Amino acid sequence: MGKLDKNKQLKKDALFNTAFELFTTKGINKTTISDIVQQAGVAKGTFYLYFTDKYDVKNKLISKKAGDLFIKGERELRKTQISGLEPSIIFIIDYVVNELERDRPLLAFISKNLSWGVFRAALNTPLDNSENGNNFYEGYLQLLEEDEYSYCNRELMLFSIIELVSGTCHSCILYNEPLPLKDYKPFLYQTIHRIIEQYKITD
Amino acid sequence: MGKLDKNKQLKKDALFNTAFELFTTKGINKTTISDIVQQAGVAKGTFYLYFTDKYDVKNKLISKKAGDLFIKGERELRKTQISGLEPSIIFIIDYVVNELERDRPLLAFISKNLSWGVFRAALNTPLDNSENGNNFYEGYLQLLEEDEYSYCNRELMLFSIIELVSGTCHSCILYNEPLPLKDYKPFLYQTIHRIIEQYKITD
Amino acid sequence: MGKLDKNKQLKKDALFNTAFELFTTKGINKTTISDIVQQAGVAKGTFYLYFTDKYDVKNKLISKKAGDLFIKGERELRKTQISGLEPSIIFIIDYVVNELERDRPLLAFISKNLSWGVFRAALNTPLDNSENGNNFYEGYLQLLEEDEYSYCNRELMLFSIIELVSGTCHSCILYNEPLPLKDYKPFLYQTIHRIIEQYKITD
Amino acid sequence: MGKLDKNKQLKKDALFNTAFELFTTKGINKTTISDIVQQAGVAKGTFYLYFTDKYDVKNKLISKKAGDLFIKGERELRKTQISGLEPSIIFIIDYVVNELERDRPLLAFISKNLSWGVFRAALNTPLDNSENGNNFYEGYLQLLEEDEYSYCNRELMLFSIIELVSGTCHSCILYNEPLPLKDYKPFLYQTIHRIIEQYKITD
DNA sequence: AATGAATGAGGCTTCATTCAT
DNA sequence: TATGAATGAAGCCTCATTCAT
Repeated sequence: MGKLDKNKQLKKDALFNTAFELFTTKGINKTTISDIVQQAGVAKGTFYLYFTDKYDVKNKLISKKAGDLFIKGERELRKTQISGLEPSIIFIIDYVVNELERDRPLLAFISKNLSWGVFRAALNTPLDNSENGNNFYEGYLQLLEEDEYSYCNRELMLFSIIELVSGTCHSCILYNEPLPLKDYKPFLYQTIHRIIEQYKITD
Repeated sequence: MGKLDKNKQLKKDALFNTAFELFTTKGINKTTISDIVQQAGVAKGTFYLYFTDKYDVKNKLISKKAGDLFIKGERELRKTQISGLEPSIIFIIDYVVNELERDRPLLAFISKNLSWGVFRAALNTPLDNSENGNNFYEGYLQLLEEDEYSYCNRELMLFSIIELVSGTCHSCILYNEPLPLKDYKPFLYQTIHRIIEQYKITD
Repeated sequence: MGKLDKNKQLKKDALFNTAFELFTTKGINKTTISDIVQQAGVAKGTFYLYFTDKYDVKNKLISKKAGDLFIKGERELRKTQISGLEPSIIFIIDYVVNELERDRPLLAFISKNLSWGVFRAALNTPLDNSENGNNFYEGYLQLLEEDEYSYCNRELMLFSIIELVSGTCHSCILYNEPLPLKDYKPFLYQTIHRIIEQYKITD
Repeated sequence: MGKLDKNKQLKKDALFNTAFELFTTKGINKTTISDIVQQAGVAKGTFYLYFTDKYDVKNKLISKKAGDLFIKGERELRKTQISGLEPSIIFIIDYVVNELERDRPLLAFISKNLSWGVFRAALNTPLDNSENGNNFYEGYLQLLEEDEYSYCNRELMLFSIIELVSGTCHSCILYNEPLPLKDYKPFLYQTIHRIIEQYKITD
C-alpha cells in the first residue's frame, strides 16, 4: 500500500471512529457532519469522499460494531476449555452483555438500530485479518455440529435467543427496568436453556 | 365541558392524530411541526399551546398507541370463552401481532421507541371511559390469580415474553427475516409456553 | 389592506427590487440569495416565503420589466399627436431602445432572457391600476384597426420587428458592434418600414 | 507532431468535446468541471492544463460551433449551381436553420451566448485545413462582388439578417412560438428579400 | 505532463420558535 | 386562545482549485 493510499485509509478511519464516538455520546440526531469532520481533523468535503451521508456511516458502524462484539466473544470462548453448545452460547452471550453493560453508549447505539438482517450480515462477515475465512455464524454452526444432540431450525434458534437477549438487556442495562441486569441474568439464561431445549431433536 | 373547552380539545386532538399519521408515514425525523399544523388545519403557534415540541407528542403517542393495542386485545379476549393463563396470553399476543402485521407503520413507530418503562406505564393506564378503573396490568395479574398454578416473578415473566415477541415480530413482519411471521408463530408460541413453564411454581 | 398585509407586501417588494438591482449589477449567476436578503434588510427565510428560488424572481422580473417598458412607451405615445401605424410603432420602438440605451444593465438583463412566449404574456398583462383592462397588445391591435391599410399576420409582424430590434440593439448598445445605435437607427427604421409593408394587404 | 503532442491534443479534444456535450445536455450552469473530466476520462488537474475555467471552454466552443455551421453552409452552397446574392444567402440561412432545428440543444447553446462580436470573429476564422485561407466573411463579400447589383453597408446588411434570423428562429424552433419554423420560413425569407433590397444601390 | 485526494469557502434551504396582532 | 409572518441559526452539500506525488 502506497503512502497515498495509507493516508487515505487514515482519514477514512478517523472519520469512522470519530463518528462512532459522537454518535454514542451525543446521539445520531444531534451529531452533525461538521462535528464529525472537525473532531476528525479533516475538511468537510473529505467526508463526502468516503461516505454519502450521516446514515451511511451509521449503518456501516452498526454492522461493524455488532459483528466485532460477537467475534470477540468467540475469541474469548476459544481461550477457555468450555465445550458443548449451551455452555458455549451462554458464555458468548454473557461476554457480550457484560461488554454492553460496560459500554452503555455502545448498547444504546447498537440496539436501537440493529435489525436481524443487518446482524445476520455482520455475523457472516469474515473476521478481519482472518487467515481461514472463518466468521461467527460458521462458528455457531460448528458448535451445533459438535454437540452431542442434533438441532432443527438452527437459524431460528439463534434468532430467538438474540432478540430476547437484545430486548431484555437493553432495558435492564440502560434503565434497570424491571430489574438490574445481574438479577435478571439467571432468569435469562434459564430461558435460553429452554429455547435450546425447544429446538433439540429428540427421537 | 364548555363550547370553548370542546374546541380546545378538538384542536389538540387534531394535532395529536395528525402527528401520529405523519410520524408513521414519513417518519419522525422527516416530520416537521409545519407539516403537522398544516395538515391539522391550525396555526403554527397553536401547536406550542398544547405541546412543548415534537418529541413531547411522540412520547405521548407511543404510550397511548401501545396501551391501546393491549387493551383492545384484552377486550377481544373477554368476548371469547378462553380461560387459563397460557391460552389467554397467547390469544392476546396473537391479537396484537396480527394488528401490527396489518399496520406496519404502527409497528415501526412503536417498536423503535418502546422501552419497558414506557410500556409498563402504558399498561397501568386506566382504560379510557372505564367505569371500574381497570387496566391491562391488573387484568394480567388477575389472570395469574385465576390460573390453577401459581407463578413467581410475574412481572419478569411478562417482560421476557413481551421483549421476545417485540424483537422477533419486528423482524418477521417488517423484513420477513429470518422468515415470515406466520411461519414463525408456532415456534414463538412454543417458546412462550416454555417461558410460562419456567415461572410456574412447582412444589 | 391591513397593517400586516401592507408589511408583507413591503417585504416582498423589497426583495423583488433588490434582486433586480443585484441581477443587473452583478449578474444573476453571481448574485446569491444571501446578497439579496442582506441588501433588502430581511431574514434569509423570508425570501422563501415569497419565492421558490433565484430563478423564480428572475422570471417574474423579466416579465415585469419588459412589459413595463412597452407600457411606458405606449403612454408616451398617447401624449403625442402621432397617428398611423408605422409612425406609432417607430415612436414606441424608439422610446424603448432609448430607454434601454440609458439603462444598459436592464438591456443586458432583459435581452438575454426574454423569449417571445414570456414577452407575449407580458404584453397581455393589463396595465396596473388600469381602469379599462387595456394592455399593450390590445393597443397594438387597435393601432392596426385604425390604420388606413389592412394587415395580415399581425402577430407575426410584431414578432419579426421585436426580434429584429432586440437582437440588433443588444449588440449596438452594449458593444457598439457593428456600429453605435444612433448610426444604426436609420437603417433599422427603414427595415421596420419594409417589414410593415410586407404585411400590408394590397388588393 | 510527436507522439506526446498527439496525446496532449487528444486529451484537450476530449475535454473540449465532452464539455460541449454536457453544456448542451445539462446546461452550462449545471455542468461542473468534475462532470467534464470524469466523462472525458482524464484527471481533474488536467483540465487546468488546457483551460482556465468553464467559461474559457464555453467561449471557445461557441465561436467554433457557430463558425462551423456557416462554413458547412457555404460548402453545401458550392456543391449546388445556385448563383446570385439573394438565392445564395437564402440557401445558407436555410441550411443553418435546418441544422439548428435538427439539433436544438446546439441552438439553445449558441443563441443564448452569441454576440455579433463573437460571431464576426468566428466568420473571419479561416476554414480549418484550408489551403486557400478562405473564410466565411470573405466568401460573403465575394458573393456581393459577383452579383449584378451593388450594395452599400454590407456588414450592416448581414448583421440585420443574422440577428433577425437568430431571434425569430430561436423562438420558432424551441418553443413553436408564435408559430412553427416551417410556417414562418416563407415570411422570414420574404423579409430577408426586403432587407437585401434595402441595401441595394440604385442609381 | 498527469494525477486525484484534499480542501474549505460558500451556496442553498429548512424549520423550531417567537411575538405582535 | 389563536394566528402566521418573520426570524436566523444551523444543517447539508457542492465544487473550483491546489499541490504533493
